[in-house]
This record gives sequence, structure tokens and C-alpha cells, in this order.
Amino acid sequence: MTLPTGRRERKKAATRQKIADTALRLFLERGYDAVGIRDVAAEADVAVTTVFSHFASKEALVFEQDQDFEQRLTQAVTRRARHEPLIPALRREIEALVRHCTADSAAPIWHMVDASPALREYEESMRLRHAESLAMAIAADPDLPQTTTVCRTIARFVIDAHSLAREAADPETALDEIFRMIEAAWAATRPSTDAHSCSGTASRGRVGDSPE
Amino acid sequence: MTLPTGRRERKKAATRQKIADTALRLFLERGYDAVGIRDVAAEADVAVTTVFSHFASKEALVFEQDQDFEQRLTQAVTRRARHEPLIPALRREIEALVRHCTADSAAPIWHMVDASPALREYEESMRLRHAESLAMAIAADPDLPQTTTVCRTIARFVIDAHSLAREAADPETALDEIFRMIEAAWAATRPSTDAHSCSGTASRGRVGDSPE
DNA sequence: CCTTAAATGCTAACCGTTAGTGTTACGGTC
DNA sequence: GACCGTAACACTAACGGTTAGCATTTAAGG
Repeated sequence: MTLPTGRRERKKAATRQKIADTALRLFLERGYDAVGIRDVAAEADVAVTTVFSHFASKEALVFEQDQDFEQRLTQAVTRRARHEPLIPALRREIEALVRHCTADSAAPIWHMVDASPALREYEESMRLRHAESLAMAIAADPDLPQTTTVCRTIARFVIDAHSLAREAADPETALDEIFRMIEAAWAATRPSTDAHSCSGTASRGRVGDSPE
Repeated sequence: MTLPTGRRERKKAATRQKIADTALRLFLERGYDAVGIRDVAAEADVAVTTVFSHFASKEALVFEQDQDFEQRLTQAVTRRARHEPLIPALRREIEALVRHCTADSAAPIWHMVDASPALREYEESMRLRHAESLAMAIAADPDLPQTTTVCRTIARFVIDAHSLAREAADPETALDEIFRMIEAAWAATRPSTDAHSCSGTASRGRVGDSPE
């Protein structure tokens, strides 16, 4: 059992962090497109191949902590309180993540992302991965006997919520609107929970008690 | 105004088509990654720069007709019958497009797409563009006085429906499930029209006070 | 016919990314 | 402590998508 504080691992983590910090600094200073991988490597005093041994691509340098994101989402499902409804738990997590993205300190980064097509594209593929992970987590919950399609659909909707709320002028209000829709979509998948159940072609489901 | 059948435009269109056909043939014969742009250019008997004057990227060679896709979606909104409900109109169009994608003749292409991360990523960015166009079309409809967020959300959901149904084992059933959810989400945005209101487990609309 | 501009060709390069090949330094073992 | 396996890193060179710069053809219109 190697202790988690081996010198090797510390050095590796330090190198990775130095690369990420240097890259982000240069990107913000000169612009993402104006900084090459060779620049980052030189400034961080490592070889180009070392950069790519820590990060799969240039874009990955910007989204350094996306694994945290993914894990927080799945844990919002797996570690929620017993019998706690799914959607509110997800909403809490998305709300926290949106707040994190829209914080003032993160603003320059997202401005850079929005300005670069390559970064936007990369973010898109990340979102797809996150949606798949989330769908797996939902499908694995024994309290939620849903089809694969429903799990994947709800997962996509939730990820969409994050993306749309982040870009909205008023993220809080946007989350309200979007999650009202997601609640309704989720409710439409379980026509038999309580006896009310207006099933059939389910044109219009019930409208949730509007808080206004 | 020059007539749309000038010799120049015909030749240009022919060149474009020859490049696209050659590229798709080579991709299917040897695999997407095994064929370089220089191969495509040589086989189509054009210069590399000519390829890029017709197509923005290598991936765009595969999704040659995505503009048709986008146009069909927006027209499903703008050209639908007077007072026809939005969602069923969109569902019809998505259903047709999914059928088109899952046809036997298109199977090898989508197999290639699913096998290539670059193509998948490109398809993702396409979907985002399509969703934005669709959101614009929905927002422009005077019969649908919705907020920007609601329009963008519904647009994303519909695009998600296409993506998920295309990948599902049974696309027809998947579309049924997903559009039942989308109908409910859409209905939840208009609480005042006419409420049949079969309310089940009352979802809480008011979250957002305590983030922790 | 002659001018103009669009379409295409050719060359060379840029940049992200990877393969191949060593070299170093840490970790576990004797 | 000496030893060995291996993870981390360096270096070079190259590949492949993409673009700039400039030359050349060819259709369009006066």
C-alpha cells in the first residue's frame, strides 16, 4: 500500500498543476488562439510531450477540472437522501455549479470559451460525456425503474439546463423556468405513481403548483 | 440578377459534389481516419485548397447536407398550419429525419460517425447550431409568446430527441417516450391555457431559497 | 475584345498531436 | 545500501488538418 503522499505523485501533481496554471495564465494574457502548445511547454519549462501526457488536448488545459463536475453530478443522484425525489436533488447540484461558473472570478475564462469555437466544441463533447454518466447513475438507482431512453433523456435535459442557465442573462430565473419543464417531463414518465394518472397520449400534463 | 443556372455556378456545384462524393466513397472504403485530405483532393482531381474552399473542415465533408436538416427543422415551425400546435409539428419532422438517418442506406455512414470521435464532436457542434436556429424560429412565432429561455430549452429538447432516438434500439418507441416528456415540458410553460390538471405528486416549484 | 472577378491551382508553412527513443529518478525489494 | 523495474519526462522528427500568398484559368458582362 503506497501512501498517497509519495514523492513521485507529488511531483507529478505539481507538474500537472504548473502546466495548467501556466496555460491558463498565458491564454488569458494573450488569447487562446495566440498561444501555442510550444509556448505553454516552454513557459512551464517542460517538454511538449509532457503536456500531452497530462492533458489529452489543448482544450483540456482549460477544462482542467471537468472530472469534478462529472462526479458531483453523479453523486447528486447516488448519494441523495433516501427516497428524496430525483429532480430537486439534481436541481440543487446544477444550481451550485451554475453559480460556480457565473462567479466573477470565472468570468474571464468563460468569456474566452465563448470566443473560441474550438473550446465551445470541446465543451459540447464534455457535456455529452457528463450526460451519459448521469444517465448511468439514474439508471442504476433501484428506486427509479425507468427505461434507458428516459434516463438518457432526463440526463440530457439536466445537462442542457446547466448550459442554458450559464448563458442566460438571469441564471436564477432561467433555472426556475427550465426545471419547471424538467419536473413536468419527469412526471410524465410515471403515470401510475398516484392514482391521478392522466395517461393516454398525455398531451398536457398537470401544471405544477405555480409559486407565483 | 444572374439566372441561377450560370455555367460558373453549375461547374462550382459539380466540383463540390464531386469532392463530397469522392470523400464519402473513400471514407467508407478505407475508413475515415485512414483517408487524408490530400488523398481526397488527389482522387477528386482538385487542389487541397479547393477542398477547403467548398468545405470548412474534413468533418464537414461527411455532414454535407446539414443545412437541409436545419432548414427543415425551422420550416417545420414557420410553415406549419395556422394554429397547429408546435410540438406535434416538430415531432413529425423529427420522426421523418430519424427515419432518414436509420435507413439501411445511411447505416454505414452513421457507423463511421459513431466510430470516430472527431466526427461525433463535429456532430455535437452541429446540433448546437441547429438548436439555436430552432430556438430563433420558435421565438419568432407570434402565437408562442415565450421567454427566450423557454424557446432555447424546448429547442434543445427537440434536438436531443433526434440524437437519442437515432441511437436507440427502437427509434419509434424512443420517440414516443421522449416526446411525451417534451409535451409535458411544453405544457408546463403555459399554466393558464386550459388546465385539465391531473396533478400527481405535487412537485415543488419553489426551490432556490437555500442553496446548501 | 477586354476587363473584372470568381474559381482553382501550387507552394510552403503553421500548429496540434503522436511515435520513437532515450534518460532520469523514484519506489519497492533483496 | 545495492538493485531493478518503471513511471515521468525530454528530445527529435514527423504526420495531418488547415491556411496564407500568389499565380493561373475561365466565365460574365460591357
